[in-house]
Amino acid sequence: MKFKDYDYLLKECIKQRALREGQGVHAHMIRTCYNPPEYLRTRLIVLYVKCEVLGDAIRVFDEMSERNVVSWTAMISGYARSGRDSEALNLFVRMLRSGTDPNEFTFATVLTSCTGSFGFQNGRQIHSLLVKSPFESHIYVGSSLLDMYAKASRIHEARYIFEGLPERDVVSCTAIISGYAQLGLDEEALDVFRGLQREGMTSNYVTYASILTALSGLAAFEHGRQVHNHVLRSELPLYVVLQNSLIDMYAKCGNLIYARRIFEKMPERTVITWNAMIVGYSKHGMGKDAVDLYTMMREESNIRPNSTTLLAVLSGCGHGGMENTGLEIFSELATGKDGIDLGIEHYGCVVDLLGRAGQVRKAFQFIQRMPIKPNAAIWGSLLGACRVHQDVDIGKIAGDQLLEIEPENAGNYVVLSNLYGSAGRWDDLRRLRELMTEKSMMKEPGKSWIELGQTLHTFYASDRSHPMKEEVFAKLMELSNRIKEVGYAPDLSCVLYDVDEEQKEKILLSHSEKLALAFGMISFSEGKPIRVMKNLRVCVDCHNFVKYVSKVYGREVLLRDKSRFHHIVNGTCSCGDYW
DNA sequence: TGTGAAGGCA
Repeated sequence: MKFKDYDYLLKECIKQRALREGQGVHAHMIRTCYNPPEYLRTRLIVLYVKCEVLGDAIRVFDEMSERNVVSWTAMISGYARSGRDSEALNLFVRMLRSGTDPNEFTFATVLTSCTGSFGFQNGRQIHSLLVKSPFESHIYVGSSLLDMYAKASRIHEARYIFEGLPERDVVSCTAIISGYAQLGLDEEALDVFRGLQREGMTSNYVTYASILTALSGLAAFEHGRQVHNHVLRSELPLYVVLQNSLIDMYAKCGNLIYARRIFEKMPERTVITWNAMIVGYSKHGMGKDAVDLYTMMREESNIRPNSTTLLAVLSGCGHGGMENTGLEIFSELATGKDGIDLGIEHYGCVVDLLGRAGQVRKAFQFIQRMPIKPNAAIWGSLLGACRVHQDVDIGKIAGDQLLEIEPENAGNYVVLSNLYGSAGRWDDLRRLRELMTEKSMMKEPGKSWIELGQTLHTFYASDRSHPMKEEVFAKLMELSNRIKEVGYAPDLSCVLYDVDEEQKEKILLSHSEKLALAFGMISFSEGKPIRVMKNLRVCVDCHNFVKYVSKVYGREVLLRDKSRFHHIVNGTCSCGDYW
């Protein structure tokens, strides 16, 4: 056989990812050629990298006396694909030292290994090399570069690179969409996606997976369903990643039936598939379904639960009032036979579990016995339990610990003041207020939104910018007056500002979730459930307000806040007033 | 050669 024949055969093997055949060609070549040329060795490296047998690639690479840019690049790509980022970077440095100039392929590849805060420093240095090279405006290099900045949370730099690209294609658009989505900048992600569609670009499965992440964040059910339709029409194969994002999207948009339907139809599932579905049930307080699915996963699939699965199922037990089952699952795992390391998050779930069940003292004792030092989340969880179950003594301990660890977190002050307020501890409450004023605390601004057709209507507290503000406020007054007749009383302890009562009631009434609810009451025909989303946890007064409205007006409300879904029907909420 | 899904508590 001639070199040309080997070259042809190896090319075919690479194309078809045919590892066995490629190894056969390799063996034959060793037997018959004394010193195969550089380009054949390079083909072998590419083959082994693509077939994910890194060891073989390294062996061929190490045996080469002279290396061209393609062999260096292929080897860097091998390390990068296996997540061995620092080795990829080291190899890049060796390449520069050897005097071989990187090309656009090398830059696009090596930048993928520059993620995380450590990698970002390297990425910036590589960027400065790029500026001196002719490849800065190459489209593949550009997408890699913007992705690197986005993953380091430098979204403005990422956007700047995106804007500066000489042309855009589906990958560079996807990279910026995914960058926004991962940082929770969901509306910006949606904006770019719409632009991509306007320009008639064809999305691929990664684009869909990325935009679905953003739509999950927005809980934009109509948008999500439309993207699903696009996916179906595009006749893409059933990529697991894409199916997983669809499950997650439907679950986070409050439609577990659709989510489960996709789950059932999947020919192949990963641990992420199971987790997404279990998390869906947990967020809706459907503990039994979460546990059933967890059991099914262990008994009927060959996929092993990981630490996320446990968080999801423990949280499901907590939100679903199944503390005993949760504790059993926890102690089963604490034996370590599943090979899952228990982190502080898991201990946090147990504290939450006990706290929700009203076992505040037991939760406190559990914290004292934990092998890990409790963090703010643990104390916060205990404090939340104390607020609901009116345990001021333990609540004070938890609150003091919390304010010591996180003195800048306004949310902590809110919960503690709720507790003092409802227990009539006015002295403690006043002291807390003074502390807050002293620190001039700012709460993260509350924001609620509601989807009407293809538009998202967003409301901020005391917002008067919405085009329908007059109607919204009028409706709000009507709702408020009507439910007051049947017993609703504004819970003024939800207002932390030191103002008079009338002012407090005004502030309460202009909370963003109430505005969104009023807008929904105007916009949706009777009998249609109203879905409201909020960026923070729903406040006690708003929760109560919605319950009254649901009863008096016979409206079903689905309220998704930062932590879970509240399904409110006829005056009762699926959270059992504990969230 | 570039873009990729899940996660407790607050």
